[in-house]
Amino acid sequence: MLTNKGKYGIKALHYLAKLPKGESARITEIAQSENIPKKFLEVILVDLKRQGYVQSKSGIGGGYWLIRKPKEIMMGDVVRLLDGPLAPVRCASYTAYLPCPDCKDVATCEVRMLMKDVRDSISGVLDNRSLQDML
Amino acid sequence: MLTNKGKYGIKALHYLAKLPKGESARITEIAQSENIPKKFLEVILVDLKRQGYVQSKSGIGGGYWLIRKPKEIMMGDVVRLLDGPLAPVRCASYTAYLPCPDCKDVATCEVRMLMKDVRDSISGVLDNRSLQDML
DNA sequence: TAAAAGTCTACTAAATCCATAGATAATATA
DNA sequence: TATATTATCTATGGATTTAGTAGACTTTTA
Repeated sequence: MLTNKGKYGIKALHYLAKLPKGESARITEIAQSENIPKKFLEVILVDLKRQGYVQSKSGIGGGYWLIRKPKEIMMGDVVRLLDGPLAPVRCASYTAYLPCPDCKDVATCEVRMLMKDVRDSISGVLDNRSLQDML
Repeated sequence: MLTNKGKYGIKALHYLAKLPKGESARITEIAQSENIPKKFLEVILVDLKRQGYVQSKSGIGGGYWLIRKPKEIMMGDVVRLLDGPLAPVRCASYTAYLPCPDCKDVATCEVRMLMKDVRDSISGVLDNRSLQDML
């Protein structure tokens, strides 16, 4: 599932990517334009800042802007950051592996094999799609 | 996400598919073998019965058995049945389309386009994998 | 008729999601 | 330096979904 957090985050990055070079956007501006609850967007932007996707400045003329090239911002990483692992189950995740409590044998679990294929297919899309590709 | 419900359901179907032809399995037997809470499994099997995947009989010698050929039971349908739409967001679902309240234009939404591709890739795996394929 | 098995109704605990309120800090400009 | 503007931090709460459980009831067979 893509949560609202993930969706709003992608929309915000997309908004920032469209700005003329050198410009920044206020939270309020992004929130209004994209129909995102302002306070919720705050939280999301702080996450994106912590992970080095955006930078910000307070005061008049302040706001947020991208500090990575859109070409280098991959959707897979953004979704992982905001929504967690791509895999439908943790036992099928590379970045956040965790076996199921009910599992008899991780190596032969058919559900896990299936979900690993699903994970790979999701990754095939998201880890190969950059913010640039979405403009 | 694959919920426990979905996971348990797949495991139960897999268990039934492995039975010798003509045999049935009791809930308790499946639950113990697969480490599934018995009462939870009850609910799941009733769902699977309602949708025509399994049949059951009470009393001694009773239990559950498959009433479709494993080759004709597709994982995509099982997951949809137990966990809902495959698409990460409803606006990207074919079977359960619903636009986001915050959406300005469904036709041009970049998040939706991305998630449609994700949905298609998930479907590419799950709608082409049968229970037979998992044996 | 009794034991064995599935079925139905109703409920709850826990986790996750989706925010919001309100105080605080940083910055630019007058 | 004062003020307006903007981001940041702490804390909290409601709604929804997930994951189960309890217990009475029904069906079936021996």
